[in-house]
Amino acid sequence: MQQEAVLAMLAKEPAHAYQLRARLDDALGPLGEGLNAGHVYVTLSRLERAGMVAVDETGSVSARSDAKLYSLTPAGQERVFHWLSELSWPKPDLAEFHLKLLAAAAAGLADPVGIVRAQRRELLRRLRDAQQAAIGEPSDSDAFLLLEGIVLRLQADLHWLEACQRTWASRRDDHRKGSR
Amino acid sequence: MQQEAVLAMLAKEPAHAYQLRARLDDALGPLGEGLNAGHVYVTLSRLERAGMVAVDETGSVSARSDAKLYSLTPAGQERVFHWLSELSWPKPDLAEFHLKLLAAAAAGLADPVGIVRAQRRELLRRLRDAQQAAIGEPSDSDAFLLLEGIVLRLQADLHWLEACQRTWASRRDDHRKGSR
DNA sequence: ACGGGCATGTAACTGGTTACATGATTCA
DNA sequence: TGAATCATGTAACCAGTTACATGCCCGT
Repeated sequence: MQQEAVLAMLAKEPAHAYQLRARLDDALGPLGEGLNAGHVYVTLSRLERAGMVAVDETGSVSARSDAKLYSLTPAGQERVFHWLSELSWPKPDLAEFHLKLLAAAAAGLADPVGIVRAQRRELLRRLRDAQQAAIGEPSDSDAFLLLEGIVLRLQADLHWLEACQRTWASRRDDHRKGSR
Repeated sequence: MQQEAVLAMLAKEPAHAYQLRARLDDALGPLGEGLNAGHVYVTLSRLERAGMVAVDETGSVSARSDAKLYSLTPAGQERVFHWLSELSWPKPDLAEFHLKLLAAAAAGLADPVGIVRAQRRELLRRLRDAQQAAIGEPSDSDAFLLLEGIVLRLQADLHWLEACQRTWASRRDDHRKGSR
């Protein structure tokens, strides 16, 4: 996915690596915090090897002497175009949490309902933080839009956790009743 | 994450690789469709190298001769326990779609509002499928619970897409008005 | 006995991540 | 000049994924 992101930043016009890095992490804003300095270069070199980008040899005297100007090859444009038109969507990754509950119940290491409640408290905290952060943003900004998405997701997940709690609590009760 | 999953399946009791595979994909049910036959073995061998699991040498005459019985080492138990108690939660991956819209708008390759609408139709379709699938499941089953989570997420994402549509549509209008 | 299926295992590729080396630019 | 900063690049690691090889087991 990050490869597509770098390519997309190149779609408008050729650029140097540090420009791409700058565009990326102000396009991502608050979300792009966990990115390492070097990672753009790694990605670019791999994209070059794959024939998606090419270097317009460093003719410009401006900037530093060894600066490379990257641009999209036709194959790269093709890939960006394809990326823009595809309808993929990250599949909800509820599996991990679900496995956690199953494992806890099966191995008797922890109480599933307790895990659900702890997780619920955590998400409530994050929800508060996100809503708090949204207050400071103009309501038509990118940052606000992203935060809105995060809030909606967190609310949905919280509703799901309530459903989990109900289900697992009733399972526990059934089990107690059955074993008594 | 998958390493934790395999470890978790071992938490209850030692098992052979194929048992783990079986437990895993009926624990994941409909979600665990995209898993390759060999991937459990790769994971197990890496976990062994990392000292998380050990093989209780194949003493049992039952099953096949070369069957290895895997069990958790103390380090492995520790890791499972830690996994159960951590409050991580998959961070919403809205960044990709957001970048898509930005790139489309910046490079003039496609209409952001059009992309949003296409995506919205796609998610509506998936929502219908998920709801359809939920009908056939008993309401206290794992499968139902997972599907409920998926539905809630999709609904939240759809609301977010509506917000995206509003924002980008008004941006487009502003831009037209400004350039006229 | 033979053939297909399946459990098992291995090797290789990819992509993300991080740590580090290098050299240029800037400023005290 | 010398130190600090930063763009740039490289090398290595790790986890996930897939393709494939092997050999056991069972049914015909």
